[in-house]
Amino acid sequence: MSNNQFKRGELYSVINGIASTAVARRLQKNFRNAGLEITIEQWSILYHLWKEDGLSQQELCMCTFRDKASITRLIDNIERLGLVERIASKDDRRVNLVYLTDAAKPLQEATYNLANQTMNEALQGISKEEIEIVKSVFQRVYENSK
Amino acid sequence: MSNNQFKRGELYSVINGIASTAVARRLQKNFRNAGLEITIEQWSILYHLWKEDGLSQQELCMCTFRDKASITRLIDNIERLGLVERIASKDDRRVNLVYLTDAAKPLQEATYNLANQTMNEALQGISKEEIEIVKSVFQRVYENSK
DNA sequence: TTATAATAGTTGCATAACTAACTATATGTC
DNA sequence: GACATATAGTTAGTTATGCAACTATTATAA
Repeated sequence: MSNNQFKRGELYSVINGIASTAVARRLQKNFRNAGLEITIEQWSILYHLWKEDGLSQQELCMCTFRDKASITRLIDNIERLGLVERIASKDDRRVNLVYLTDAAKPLQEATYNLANQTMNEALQGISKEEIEIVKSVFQRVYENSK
Repeated sequence: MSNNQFKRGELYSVINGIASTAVARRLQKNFRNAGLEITIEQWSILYHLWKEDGLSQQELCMCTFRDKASITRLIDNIERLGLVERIASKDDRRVNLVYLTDAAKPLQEATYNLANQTMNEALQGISKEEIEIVKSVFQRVYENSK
């Protein structure tokens, strides 16, 4: 990245996710500075498991908008860190359910706080109405493009 | 990716670039379907060279929001495709200037058309006022986070 | 019930991203 | 002019992404 200007005139930059990438990188940096040795992609998995533990890989595909190969390897890495484990479903032997381990617990509060703080910084000076419009526009852009 | 729902309530999804990613993937698919064998990342380099040929790698870093290692390898790949060439600057021997080759010319119109079409589809049903708000918000998010 | 299709997950291959360490050239200061 | 510093670009190592081909299991339909 670096010393750059976000060109106001260019919708290209917006759609291309320049701002999103900047926020993501900032969050990653904040994790690192706090001594949290996980990537934001790994965190996005943990985030959903903290909301509901024991999701299948397929369900994680859907709630993180990734394909199944990406989830396979993300889970591989998070499992290697000892933060989750795969447990085969009894109902359907094709399915792996992904469960948090005790080692993941201490991460929850710290990462939530950093994520909230990062988001608040990112949204400084932006009104609730503007945020609602952005959400609504991106909802439609997503529906138009998926 | 796949069969998913963009959750209206989650700013997380917006900031995380879910919609941007969907648009990017759609554009990549449209390139592929048209028989254009370049990635959208490679295209983002060509896009800036078509606007101004002979940019340095450093300048390409800035206008595509990537770091220099990423640019080195993107140019490696585009050069391997025969679409650009590096020419050492006479003024500063540290600098490589990147020039389009004749082989890149036929791609310009086709990719512009596909990009415009993809963008128009993505923005269907979204007003100019909304687009302006989104641009303005993302400008501020970027400034807050870079 | 048996053949076919669909689904969950894994693996191989290619591209791309970031960080950090490195080389080579320019600049700036004493 | 000499030494320290900054800049442009490359390379190595790790993570992540997408697509396509594959295995194993389950569901459907003849």
